[in-house]
Amino acid sequence: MNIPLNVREQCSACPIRHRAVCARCDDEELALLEMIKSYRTFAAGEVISWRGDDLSHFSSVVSGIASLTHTMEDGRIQMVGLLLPSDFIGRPGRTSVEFDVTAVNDVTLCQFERAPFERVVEDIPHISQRMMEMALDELQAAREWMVLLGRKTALEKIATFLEMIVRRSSVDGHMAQEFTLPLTREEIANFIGLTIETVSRQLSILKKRGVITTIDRRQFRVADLAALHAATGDDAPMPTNI
Amino acid sequence: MNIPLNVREQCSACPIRHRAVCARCDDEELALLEMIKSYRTFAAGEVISWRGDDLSHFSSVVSGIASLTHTMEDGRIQMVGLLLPSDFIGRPGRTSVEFDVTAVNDVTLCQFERAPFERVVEDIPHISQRMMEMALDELQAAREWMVLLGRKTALEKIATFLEMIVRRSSVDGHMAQEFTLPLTREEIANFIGLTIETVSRQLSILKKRGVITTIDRRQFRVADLAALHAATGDDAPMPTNI
DNA sequence: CGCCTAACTTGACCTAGATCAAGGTTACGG
DNA sequence: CCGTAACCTTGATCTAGGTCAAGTTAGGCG
Repeated sequence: MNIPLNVREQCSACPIRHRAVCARCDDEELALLEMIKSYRTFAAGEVISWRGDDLSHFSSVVSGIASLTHTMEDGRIQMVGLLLPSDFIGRPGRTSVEFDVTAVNDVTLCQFERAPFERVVEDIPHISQRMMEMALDELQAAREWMVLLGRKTALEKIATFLEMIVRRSSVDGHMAQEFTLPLTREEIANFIGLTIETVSRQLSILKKRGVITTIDRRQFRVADLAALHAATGDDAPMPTNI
Repeated sequence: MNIPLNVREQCSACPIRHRAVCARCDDEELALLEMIKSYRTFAAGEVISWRGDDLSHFSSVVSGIASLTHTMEDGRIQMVGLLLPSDFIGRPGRTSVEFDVTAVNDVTLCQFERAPFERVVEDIPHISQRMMEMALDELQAAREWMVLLGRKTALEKIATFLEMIVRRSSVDGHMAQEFTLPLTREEIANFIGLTIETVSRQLSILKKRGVITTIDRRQFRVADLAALHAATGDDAPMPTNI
């Protein structure tokens, strides 16, 4: 997705205006942010920053999807976050990055240099209030993923993942009938703590059972939403977020 | 641990004064908090709140340890957080609790009623700034646990868990030689996504290899810190926190 | 002081998911 | 339009960790 040029200057026209760190800011506060922001794009697959890198900028994802991953010495990879538009990268007060950040598809970031942004966090309470909310939402999501990683079966993991994608593709509460996976099988495997082969097999099982049908490799149709939910192992529809 | 009576009135003498949500507050702000706070204690094993309960209070752990867990319909349990003194319970803006909170040992909480505390979050930027920091620290810790749950072997899980306990029992950077497990084998199993039998077996392996030696069931001595670290599967000493 | 129960350990066996291996499919550059 | 590489699927086999079962240990209390 290309961001029209005017957005590069005007926060008021920004697509993430009402969900990002600036959500609670008034026009005056927005003007301050506008002075210290800049845009940067990354192509699909490009690494945005490596674990241990100096944290020179904080950023908000404006468009595209980025992943947060940890790679172990022997190559095992675990994804620990999926950053969607409005999500924030960086931790005020820290000087280095804790995980590898990679562009899953083409990504546009709205960046702030570290020192000026840390001053803004001190000066504009609306920023830290919003960042607190966002961090607590992500924490909630991370904890739900801990349940998935620690205790769910392979089938439950895939079903939970699919249900999350379906919920996210839904508009105003109406569950989407079709959805597109934003990740490759390998990325899905790294997200839910499985191998690529197991991901593939469990998807086949859901197809065979008539829970989902295939449109193409990345696109599916939900044939039986109740069965999908039943397969997640969750007792009630999951709350929002990742 | 009993809290001396004077602490119940005076924040300035509180043991978590400089790490809790109030850490950045000045005397004046502290006075505001003092007006709306109250203390409550829970005995070991007591449930502090159930998932889905109305969130009537926010609280800080003053002493003791509480656990955050999720129980699936069929009884599988995953621990998703361990709350130590200064840790915060609750999410401003939400009206219900997301996980079961249980006292692991005797716990004292410093509680704030919901509405007054939410007003304080709006009025005192130092609170939201500190809560943002704390939430981001916990998020970091949760993501490291996601790596453990998704990709580590049973032995790596135990070693990582023990190293975390050792690091926490350490004073001013000097690694402790002895440590006490704050959790039962079952609680450890629920924390790291294993069964109680596997936890027991892996501990025995570490003993057999001479990495740790037994004092009693809950107390151990680290015989070979380097070997313990090598067994974690981590390449560099983990950062702080959980 | 001995019984009881909760907490833990150890062994034997089993299975979900990993690993190894062999294709099949699709997209893209030339 | 073809060749190549990335991506995905499916099958055969293996194994880490789960499950089932039988003790052992150590407080707590009548």
